[in-house]
Amino acid sequence: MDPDAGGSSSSPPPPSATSGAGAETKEEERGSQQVVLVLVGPPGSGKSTFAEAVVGGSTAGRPWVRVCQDTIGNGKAGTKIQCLKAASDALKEGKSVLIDRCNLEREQRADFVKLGGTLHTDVHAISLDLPAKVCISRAVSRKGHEGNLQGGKAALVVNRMLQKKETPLLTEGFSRIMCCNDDGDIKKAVDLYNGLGPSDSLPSGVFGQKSKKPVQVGIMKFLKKADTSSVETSSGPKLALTEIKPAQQNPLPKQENVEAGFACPMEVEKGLNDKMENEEHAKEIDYCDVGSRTLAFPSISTADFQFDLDRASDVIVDTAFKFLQKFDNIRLVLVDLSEKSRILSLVKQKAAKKSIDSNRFFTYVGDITQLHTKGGLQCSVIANAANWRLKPGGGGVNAAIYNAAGESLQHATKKCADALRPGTSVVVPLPSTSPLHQREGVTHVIHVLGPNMNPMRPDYLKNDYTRGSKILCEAYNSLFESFASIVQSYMGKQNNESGAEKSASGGTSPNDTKMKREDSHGSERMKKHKLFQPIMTSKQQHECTKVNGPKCHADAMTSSAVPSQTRQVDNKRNDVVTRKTWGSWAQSLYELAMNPEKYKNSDSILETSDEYIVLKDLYPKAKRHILVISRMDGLDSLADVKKEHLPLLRRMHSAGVKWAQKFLEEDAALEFRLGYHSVPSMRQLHLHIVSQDFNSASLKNKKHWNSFTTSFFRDSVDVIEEIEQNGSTTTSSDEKILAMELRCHRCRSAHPNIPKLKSHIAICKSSFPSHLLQKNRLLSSTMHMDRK
DNA sequence: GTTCTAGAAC
DNA sequence: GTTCTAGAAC
Repeated sequence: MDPDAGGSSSSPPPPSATSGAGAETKEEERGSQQVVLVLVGPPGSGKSTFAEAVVGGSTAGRPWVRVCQDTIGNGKAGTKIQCLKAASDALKEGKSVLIDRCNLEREQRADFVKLGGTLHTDVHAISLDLPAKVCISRAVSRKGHEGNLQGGKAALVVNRMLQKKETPLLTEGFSRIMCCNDDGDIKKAVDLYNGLGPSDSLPSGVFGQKSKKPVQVGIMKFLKKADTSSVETSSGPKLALTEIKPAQQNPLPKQENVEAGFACPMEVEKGLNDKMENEEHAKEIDYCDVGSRTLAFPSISTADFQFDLDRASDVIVDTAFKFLQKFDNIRLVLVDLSEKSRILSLVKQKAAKKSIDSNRFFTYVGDITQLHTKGGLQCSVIANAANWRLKPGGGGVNAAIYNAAGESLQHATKKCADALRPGTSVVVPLPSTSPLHQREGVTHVIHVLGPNMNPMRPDYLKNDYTRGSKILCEAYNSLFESFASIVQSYMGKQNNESGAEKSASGGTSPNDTKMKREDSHGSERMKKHKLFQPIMTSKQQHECTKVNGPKCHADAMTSSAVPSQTRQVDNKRNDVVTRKTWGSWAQSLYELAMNPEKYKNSDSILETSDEYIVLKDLYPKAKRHILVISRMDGLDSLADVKKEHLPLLRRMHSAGVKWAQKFLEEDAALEFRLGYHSVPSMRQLHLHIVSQDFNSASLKNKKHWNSFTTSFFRDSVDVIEEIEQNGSTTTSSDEKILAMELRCHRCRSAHPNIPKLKSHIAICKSSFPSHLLQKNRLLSSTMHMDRK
């Protein structure tokens, strides 16, 4: 990606620069070589002169039709409807159309952009940004103007119109915007369009814009469903995924009051009444919220890594579809710089087939580093198609993002990770000092590394698309999961704040997040596991025989041990038999629970009762890590727990809380979680009480980490609630959870290995994901103090 | 659960 | 050469 092409060029390249590509795509994108050219300018800005020069001076054979509202009614002023019809007719005849009317406000030009979109035609804007005094001077002094706007009246009209001018944006649906600031610019633009042959196309982007000051734009368009009621000319399947088109947008609330009685001579304006303003204002409250729930991402691996576009689009649509099903209130925007982007068109088609909600997933043509200032899109989180070293450079999106974000992104990235493996991502909170943060409102950059099909780049997959697609799928899943974590964290804060307010006013407790997600792996995964129980492999059978044989460990000393090792657990759903075997090494907790008196002198035992034993974990995975071990024989793990065990579980939980509080008194900086391993390694039901620093030499591998930070770890409060409701718990035995990538339990950033992860968690100060902040899943000193 | 260690990754 | 992971043994 050339970041410059998205916006700052002052002199556009000649049409020949892309004419070859235009011809190449002609057949597959029928009609795309046609153009709807919308002029934007007040009276006196030179629209008519421009239009006549283009329509009458075409040297390259492109057929043009000028649609001029001032003359469309048999030489007299007509209506917008007439203009739309004339434009539509001309486009259907294969001609390009030049819309010669003021079009200063978005609403005025929206239908023309929509028309172009409906007929799959590029829509360009020429913004005639000449100084107001020049326009006024010309308008006042001209004679015989087609719209009969001249003299003193013209000065008044031009002045008022300019006050309400809204600069055209790419998000309105324009693929290309040229701003002409003087007659020289106008001449260049005329020459450009005169030289445009029938099959030529022009590069997308904004050209010649002088003002760097962002135009006030609204996000309301983003919240409102597409208006499909007008221009019903589309045939074929309903387009479910669309680029943002102005037809989807609403007029922006004006900063200045609109004079309701004012009417432009060329077009009757619609004033905004109070009701509309209030509605828009109410939606504006959601403005920040929408931005913080929107992820803008480039296509991964399809540029420099040369991944097949068709396969990539399948992966994008599939992963996005599944992700959006899992989460409410999240939006994904696939961004590409080029209007001719094949990946965008493929994704659009495929998403349409899947009927993905276009308000929640759409494509956008523009520069991912200028979404707000150039496109009016607020996206707090953007993804970067990173390289494995997480370093700047290399061109494309990576270079553009590092350039736009400044050095602070490098520093922030280095704090999070040193490298990425294909198929993973890492979340980097963007410092508020970064220009990208300040200018565009980007708070996080998620670096993603996809599979590589380029022999000149690392980790070349040699066209192995089975592996490549899998890795690309992992990459997008990782990206989306990372994004969800950020949103969760954000929404958790929101909920907590609103909850705190409610509590203060004696109201109800904080609401749960709107998100469907239960934890970092999602509810869907858990549901699947409800229906799947492992059946013993021959190897396990062998192990079982070994354990049960005469030479088995002395731990299996009680007769009850034997049936428990091959216990058959009824599964109410499908009657699949579940068996769990315990190796000799896994029996130590069981032995302790059955014979605590043998260990009464051990320093590790903190407390003993008839029901449970509190033990310091022999290999603590954090500063504080203890176990509350049930003493009930036959209760090996969560899979054995039934309703009748609820009192025991509640007392074990209370014991755990009591000890956590004791530790919090000693060290207020700690936080604790209480929970069970979904499928424990050690026999005998035991509750972990583990501080969330995870600062321990005994935490050595991925399995250790994931067993405490993924859905493998079942919070005690959830276990109790589930048993209260269902009479049993759902336990997952999916080893894939334990083999998943390493993610920070706070900010959910991914890390390549345990040492890097440990370095990160030692400094990560992010708040915990919101679900942990609910239902007392996380015990902290502040809660502890509250309870006193 | 840990320890050991081959070999992959760096 | 060193670091790190993952599988086997216990």
